[in-house]
Amino acid sequence: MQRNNNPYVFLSSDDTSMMNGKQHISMHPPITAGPKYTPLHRTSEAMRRHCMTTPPSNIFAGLDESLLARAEALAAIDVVSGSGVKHSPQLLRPDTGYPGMNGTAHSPATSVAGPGPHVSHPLPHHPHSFADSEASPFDQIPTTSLPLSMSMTDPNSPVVSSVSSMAPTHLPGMHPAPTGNMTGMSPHHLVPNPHHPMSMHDPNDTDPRELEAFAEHFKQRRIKLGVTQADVGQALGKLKLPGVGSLSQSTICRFESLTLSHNNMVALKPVLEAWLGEAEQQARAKQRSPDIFNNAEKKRKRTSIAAPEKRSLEAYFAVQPRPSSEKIAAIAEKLDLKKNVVRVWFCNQRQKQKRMKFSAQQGGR
DNA sequence: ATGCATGAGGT
DNA sequence: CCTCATGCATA
Repeated sequence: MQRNNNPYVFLSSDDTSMMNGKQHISMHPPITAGPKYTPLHRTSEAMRRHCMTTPPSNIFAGLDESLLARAEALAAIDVVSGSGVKHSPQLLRPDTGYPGMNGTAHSPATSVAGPGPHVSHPLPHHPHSFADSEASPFDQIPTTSLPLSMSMTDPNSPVVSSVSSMAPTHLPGMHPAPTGNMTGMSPHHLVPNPHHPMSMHDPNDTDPRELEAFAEHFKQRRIKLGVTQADVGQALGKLKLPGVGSLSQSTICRFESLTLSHNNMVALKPVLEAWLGEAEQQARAKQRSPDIFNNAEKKRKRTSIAAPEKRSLEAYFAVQPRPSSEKIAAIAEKLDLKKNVVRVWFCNQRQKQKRMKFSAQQGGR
């Protein structure tokens, strides 16, 4: 795979176990869904915007042609240089780390944790570091006391079982997929959980190093247990934690590789911690008693942006990460891509830059 | 493991 | 139209 393409991530490659043979989770109520995520307030967006977008004055002023042309030219150079991966040093990541913003900008935080707390209030933003970040609500659920019930080894689950909690019943196996419901679905209707007694720590209080350590530990334990990332995601739905449904293999993978936003990591940690505890317990039980029972529409098409176009987009992005609608239209036309594709590409690119590993925190605070 | 996409919630 | 959390599809 091309992991080379992503400058921000270098994930491990030692896991072999991730291969999942099965990845079919079906729907999930986004756990975040609790009451949808409780977004805290995402207040600082504007601020962030200003900070970052105000570069040297008018570079963009005359953007249009010249800039685009320039960006393309740079992109072309890039090509020449050979490695497909690259980005010209100067081009990409204006500042690498985005000191300015970082992590998380604000947030919603969480959703995940359901029990919790959703939010509470908008914490003031912190002066520094995570610039704007958000406040998030809860922090850790006492994992020890969580009532969970999970079953990782599902003997025969033919298909996914879907999350029961609130999932709109779907059928296993097939997704109806029709009008758009499947992926995004919106099951959100969890109960709005008022306040919670818990202490919510601010995500800003969670040390990235701690998250990293947990993620690593989690991965190791998971592998030892012989559980795939997809299994974990599915098992989460069975843990009936309030507000927590299944998660996809992707998300578990991203958690392990720290490629989620700081807030997202903080939100997911307690949940995965809960699962791990349950899983370990089950494993021990099994050891004791050698068990008896064996354990027993239309598909979405992914658009693929060709390398040359991708290079151009990267070049544009380096110059202006947040192009206006008109600009996006112009770029789309030039590259012969759909406008929406270009728009989404920029959104995703921005998200990438905010991801953890390397970008977010300054090490550790 | 990652690219492109969706959708809720916000501005 | 953005940000975020997530996911399907895919290399």
